[in-house]
Amino acid sequence: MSHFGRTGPPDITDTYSLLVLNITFRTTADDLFPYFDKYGKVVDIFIPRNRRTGDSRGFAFVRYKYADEAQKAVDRLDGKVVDGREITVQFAKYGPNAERIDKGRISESFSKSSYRSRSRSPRRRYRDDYKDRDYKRRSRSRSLDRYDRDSRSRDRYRGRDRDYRRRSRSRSRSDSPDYYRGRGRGRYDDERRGRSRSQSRSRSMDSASPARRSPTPRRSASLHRSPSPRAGSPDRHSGDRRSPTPHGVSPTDRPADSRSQSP
DNA sequence: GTTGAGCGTT
Repeated sequence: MSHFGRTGPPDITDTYSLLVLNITFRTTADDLFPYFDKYGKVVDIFIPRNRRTGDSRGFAFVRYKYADEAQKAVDRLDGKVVDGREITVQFAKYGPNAERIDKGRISESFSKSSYRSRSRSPRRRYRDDYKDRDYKRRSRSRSLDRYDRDSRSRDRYRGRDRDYRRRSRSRSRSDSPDYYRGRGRGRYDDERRGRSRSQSRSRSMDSASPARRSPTPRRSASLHRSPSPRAGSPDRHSGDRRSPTPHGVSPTDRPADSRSQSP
């Protein structure tokens, strides 16, 4: 009972999968079990998590034995506050075997002749995208990158998603890749890092810009001086604030300021 | 210790 997802999928042919989103990163299958078990027979609960860190991704899959129970759970647990977070319960659309799911029910016996193109899955590209995006960006050169972006442009993303994607890209290239780490997305950082390390060499060769490596030492020096005035004297009890600044503080000193405070 | 859009393992 407490070993949900430990031994793999038991029987997914006659089970209805529910996708639980917006759950806390600390919520486990056992924590969700009582919530869903109250509304029906829960066959299995699986929470995808990082293979390396082992942290939950923030969503879980709950499999019910009957559709009516699953439906009830969705209606009752959707929007329910669990562990201090409002969870989102809905029928799963995609199966573990990349099979199509009908109303949460995993139907592996679906024939291609039955339904050919019902509706393209716009959200499925999300996960596949972030991976492909990083991978291609590092392994391929800039030209291909643009081509890729154009190619996928045809799909037309949703408003906020597209913006988020574009912004990150822009910032990461012009500002600093730290944005990614600071933002959080560490769930797949391991994968990203592994790839980048391997492709590190390739990327260098592609760039081929030896004389283009100028981290602007002048600006660096200025920055270091400002926040670290330790070069002066730790014991400035003398009260003489002019002492610790014998040299030019910065190329853009502010005489007006000095004058202002000493009429 | 943090994060927060989304669809899954033996």
